[in-house]
Amino acid sequence: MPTDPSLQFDPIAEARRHWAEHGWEAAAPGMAALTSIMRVQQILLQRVESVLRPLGLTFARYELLTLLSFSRTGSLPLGKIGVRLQVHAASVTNAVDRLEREGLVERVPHDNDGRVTLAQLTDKGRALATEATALLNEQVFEQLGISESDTKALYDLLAQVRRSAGDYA
Amino acid sequence: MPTDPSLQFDPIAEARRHWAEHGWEAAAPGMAALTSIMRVQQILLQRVESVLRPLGLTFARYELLTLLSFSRTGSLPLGKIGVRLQVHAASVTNAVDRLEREGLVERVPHDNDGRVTLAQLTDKGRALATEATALLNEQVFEQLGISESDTKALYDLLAQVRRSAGDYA
DNA sequence: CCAGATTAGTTGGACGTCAAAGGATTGTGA
DNA sequence: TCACAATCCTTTGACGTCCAACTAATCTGG
Repeated sequence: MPTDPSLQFDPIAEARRHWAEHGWEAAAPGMAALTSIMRVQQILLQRVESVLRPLGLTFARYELLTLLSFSRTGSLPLGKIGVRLQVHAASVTNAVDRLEREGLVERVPHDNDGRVTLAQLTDKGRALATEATALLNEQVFEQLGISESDTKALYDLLAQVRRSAGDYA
Repeated sequence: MPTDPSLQFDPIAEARRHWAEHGWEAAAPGMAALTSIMRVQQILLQRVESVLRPLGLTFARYELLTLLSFSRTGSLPLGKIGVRLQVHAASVTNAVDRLEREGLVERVPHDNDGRVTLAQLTDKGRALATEATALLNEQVFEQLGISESDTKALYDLLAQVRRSAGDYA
């Protein structure tokens, strides 16, 4: 999956070299790791979205659809969706708006609590989520470009970062 | 650096469990690693931007400023900035617009090539870049939440992903 | 029992990113 | 030399994210 071949060297290694030259050795590894995460996130997001684009989905909307498909009733309060996906409530409103326009989700009022709105997966939404997952599994998740053991090691290291950031209890 | 304590479990581990239940074992590690990268990117970006916000900077603009500060003349063609930062040319135009409005950078025409515009760091821009780096070093880069050896291991794994994606030659 | 606090969701604004299209300048091949 | 191609940058539009402010509904304590 080669992207742009314009770069004849690693810009992050270059930055780390600059950090060392300025006497910032203590910060250099963290700077390089953080910058790498930003870049890899960008690479993987683009790969995911190129797969989802033909389906009319984005990664954010795919995640929401998938989350609903894993819930018992195929519906969740918008607030809970935000907590689970760890995005701002306004982002949930935005995503549900678009999914609703496409007929993939419906907004349903909560029975007992008038403040709550549920996002309810439609049949069309469920079918699309299934299709999207199949494509992502074979074209992205199984093709990260590193071995399975490295993939697991990467996951573990990232879990440590999330853990230390208080990402979950 | 605890964020929102609302989550009593790890949503990514939960998703991986769902993948296994559906018989998608081959894709589960990749899915979990990719989702972790998305989440950690979000965590770290927020941490960086909370440090830069008081300075009136965003990470994108900080990166541009820093790149210029490491160049010999304190100036680079906009196109080269995009290649080095690995972002779209339109993003560079946007960032330079804002930096120019703040007096941190100036647009200068190229001597020999009428198509090229250079972004030239101002004294104010250079001073701000220095200040921002000092803050980021001590408040973010030296505090990723994992050990230095783990930080380096993380960097190496991410470099493999970048490499296999054809990120540089 | 009702005023004040809390919670849920929406809206509007600021930013960043990319894609696509367009204008200007430079390079090139017949 | 000159029309066509390539390069550089900008503009516009679609998305996603966050923050801050606002409305509506529910809860709570005196």
